[in-house]
Amino acid sequence: MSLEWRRIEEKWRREWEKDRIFEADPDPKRKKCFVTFPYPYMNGPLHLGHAFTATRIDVYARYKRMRGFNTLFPWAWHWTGEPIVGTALRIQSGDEEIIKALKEIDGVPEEELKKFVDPIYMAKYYTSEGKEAAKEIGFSVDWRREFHTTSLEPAYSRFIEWQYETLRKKGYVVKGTHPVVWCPKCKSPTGDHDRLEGEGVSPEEYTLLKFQCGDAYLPAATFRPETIYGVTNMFLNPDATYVEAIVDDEKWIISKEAAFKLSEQMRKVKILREFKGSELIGKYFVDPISGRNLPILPGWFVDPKSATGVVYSVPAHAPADWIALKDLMNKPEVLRKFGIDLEVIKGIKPISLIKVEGYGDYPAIEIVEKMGVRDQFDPKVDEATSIIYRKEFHTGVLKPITGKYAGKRVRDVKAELIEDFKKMGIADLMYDLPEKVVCRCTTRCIVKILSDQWFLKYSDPEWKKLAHEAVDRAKIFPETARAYFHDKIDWLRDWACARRTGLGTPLPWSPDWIVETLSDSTIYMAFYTIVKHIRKYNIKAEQLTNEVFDHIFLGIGDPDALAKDSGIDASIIREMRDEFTYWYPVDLRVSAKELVPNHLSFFIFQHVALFPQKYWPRAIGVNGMLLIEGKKMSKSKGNFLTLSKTVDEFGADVTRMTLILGAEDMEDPDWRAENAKSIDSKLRSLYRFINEIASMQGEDKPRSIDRWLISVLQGRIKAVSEAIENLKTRTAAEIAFFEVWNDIRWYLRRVDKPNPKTLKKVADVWVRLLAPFTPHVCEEMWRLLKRKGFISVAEWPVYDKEKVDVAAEESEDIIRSLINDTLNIMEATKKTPKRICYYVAADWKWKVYLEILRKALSARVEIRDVMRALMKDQELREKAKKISAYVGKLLPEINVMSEDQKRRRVKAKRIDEEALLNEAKELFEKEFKAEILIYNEDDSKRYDPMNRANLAKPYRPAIYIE
RNA sequence: GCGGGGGUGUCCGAGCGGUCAAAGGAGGCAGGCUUAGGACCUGCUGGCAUAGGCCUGCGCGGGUUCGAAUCCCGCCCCCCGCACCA
Repeated sequence: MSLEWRRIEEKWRREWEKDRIFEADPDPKRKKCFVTFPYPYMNGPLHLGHAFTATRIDVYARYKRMRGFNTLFPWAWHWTGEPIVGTALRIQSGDEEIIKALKEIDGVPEEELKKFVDPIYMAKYYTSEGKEAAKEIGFSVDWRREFHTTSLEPAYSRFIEWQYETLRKKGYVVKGTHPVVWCPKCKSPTGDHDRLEGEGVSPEEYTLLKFQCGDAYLPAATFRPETIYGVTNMFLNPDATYVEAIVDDEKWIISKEAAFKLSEQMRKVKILREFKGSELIGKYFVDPISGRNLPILPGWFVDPKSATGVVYSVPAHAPADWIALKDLMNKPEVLRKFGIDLEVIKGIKPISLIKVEGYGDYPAIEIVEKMGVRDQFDPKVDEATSIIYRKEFHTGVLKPITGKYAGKRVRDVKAELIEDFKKMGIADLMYDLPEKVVCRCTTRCIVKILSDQWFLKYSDPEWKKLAHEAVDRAKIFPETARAYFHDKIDWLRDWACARRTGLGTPLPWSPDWIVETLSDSTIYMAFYTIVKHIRKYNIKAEQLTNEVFDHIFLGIGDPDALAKDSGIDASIIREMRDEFTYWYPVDLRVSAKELVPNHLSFFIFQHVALFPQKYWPRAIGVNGMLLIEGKKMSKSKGNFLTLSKTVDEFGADVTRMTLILGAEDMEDPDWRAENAKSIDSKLRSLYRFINEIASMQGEDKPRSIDRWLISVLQGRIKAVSEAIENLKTRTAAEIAFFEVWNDIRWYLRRVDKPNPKTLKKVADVWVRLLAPFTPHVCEEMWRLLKRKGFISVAEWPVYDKEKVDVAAEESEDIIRSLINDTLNIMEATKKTPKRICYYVAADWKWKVYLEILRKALSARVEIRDVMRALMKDQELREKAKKISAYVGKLLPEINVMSEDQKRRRVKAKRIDEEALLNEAKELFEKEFKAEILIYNEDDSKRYDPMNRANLAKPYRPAIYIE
């Protein structure tokens, strides 16, 4: 099917390569444009998702190149991280599932697959396949700057070392601790992909409120420490195992599970004894706020696996607490078993502390009754809890009983309150998982605090401020993504930037750590500017000292001195510095929206940390995620499309155009084979059509319709250019491909014989407008049009104001709406006309019309004012009566017109409709297969049996059908 | 839950106060070309209407306005991200 495409595409790819038109070197005389694509991770082939993003970048690059920018689009490969190693291990262990996937989906041949037990081999394989695919789809890449990451590319590794040492010097890399979801059996963090249960669950920080009980504390866990003002009792699970333990320096009573968890959270835990919860039931504890003695009661809903297994009770605001109390009241025999007097329970009065709209003093009681919660084991308890919690958190206001917090909203005061409680020594904290998480190995996970971790200190407010500033200064495509960036910058916490396993660059000051994969891919665009020299001059990694990098990227130090130390020629160091300063900053970086919270934000953070403002990113584009036939692309769903297979099937241009027309902004494009087929046939007919135009001979005098076509083409040029500038690639392609074509269609429908010269002019522009999208076939058509050189570097069509002919455009609108109106009448009357008469408006109507339009431009017009002005004209004065009737009808019409429309019509001035319609007479005859008569409404000799002529208005000739 | 993006005609999508029955594409219909066509070209494609009009309509319910797909309020639904992972 795509045989013909392949021939064309291969030919032009070879030509481009031969002439090196995409290799870009600094040229101080030209404006530069530096675009980048986030290097893809090489644990598999490039797929259509990569292609979508990269095609958008390539379109932009090709456009800028045609606009005369010295444009650099480099490419590299990401090898850093664990999955490549992980996959290699799985292959080694004979994992059928992955072997099948690699064979069938990635298309890896058997004999290659065997070698994949070596992760490096695998990365190399996919890299070389990927490069082939990127070339096949026609990305305009300067391949001299290609590289891959990790210590296997020593110069790159050196670059990462420089980056991290510099960041550390600036205080942006710090040592710290970090809570992770942890499998106690595997003794490693349990990421989402390693879980049987609990996807998406992450550590939550609980506040522990410490209640004195004898010589020990009962640390009750809560998300709502403010409710301590309403505490009435404690709940322990009588059947669960608790321990008395020395935690750090205090004696705590907690569940046995909690003791283990705390021991993993950097606490010294020494268990003194174990006992059943029932032992403490009926005993009393002290509320540290009010000093009251309160009872410990049995609560079977208390889960010893959740946090500390100790729960304090706030029946006014916690449905679970209220219902548990109620359960006890209803079961005196249970109380008796624990030796608790029923009067103790009856004596417990809920204490209200939060005022919340829509509820009385005791929201928990209200909701329990409203929802008909049966008892503490009713699943509805959770729902009730969540409703009350949300409501009180967002809208609740604290009551006077809370002292200094009274009158404030819960949400606004929570953090302050926790701080205060910690200072008072009544609060502590622990991490736990809000839901059950189970590791692949079937072990239940806990939260562990890792120590000695290295972090990028993204929490640093000063750093965040710079990052926000960078976002404010950059163009963000689409604009709506700007808020997204700001939000994510605020939200980012410290990022653990080193790992123990996988491929990558060792942390220079602690080489048993490897720089984490997202953290080593933040400023590598700078490396593109010098990798060329490293290759060309065979510079060794060890020659690239920190001082050399400091000079190249930051301008620090003297090249001559550096040359002596590093052994790199001073001239080469200068060359590298020049190349960096020429290309930097990055003019555009684009990725899918999933990378905004991590990669793209890191990209911004690292740039503002390391580089001066003039080297901060200029523009960032964000796009949606590719769907295949309406579904998310995934290997397991069997709808995974690799780039090379798709290009094989449909050809590069078809693939590019289909992708680009799929979506823009943050919408998710949907790849459908049907669409690709349709684009395929359209591109073929485009080619035929251009061929036809190219072979046309002769030249006719330009008519209004020729001026029209050239004029609307100017609008198309402008629209396409603006769209690409704003990365509205779909809009741009849609206009360049379909709208221009439709314009030409109208032209052809409109004329009996097209003017070859007009069509050739249009084709010449049209092909260039399409070149960024479908470059191969456009090169081919460029030749058909007898043009020399590559269209890829031809001059982008210039919007020419001189060629815009508003009158011609408005004239065409008259013709079109006249045809529509005529058809409408034919439809309504079910008449097939033998004769159609058109009557164009009289001179005086035009005078009045334009006068009112002009007035309406500046203000809303009133009949009185208009009439007064019009009556100054002697000629009009004679028709005063007719005019006032006409104006009365006209005014509402004009007041409803858009400013733009009014301006256009004023600019178009008086249109000679009689001449216009006469010129279009053949068209009308052809369309309606009827005799066409055209008159001025004033024409006394007109044929007008129904007396319709007086209905004529400017822009709207009257119609009579026989 | 938090944050971001969305809900438009048969479908995909543009529009974001008047030019809107609503761009463009797909699908459907009709005609042309052709031995034939799922290939290509052209036109039509909400309903009603014997004169260029009217009615319904842009997730649901209210509101602002001379006028709302477009602005405001409330609600429902869908997609994406939420950290040691590329």
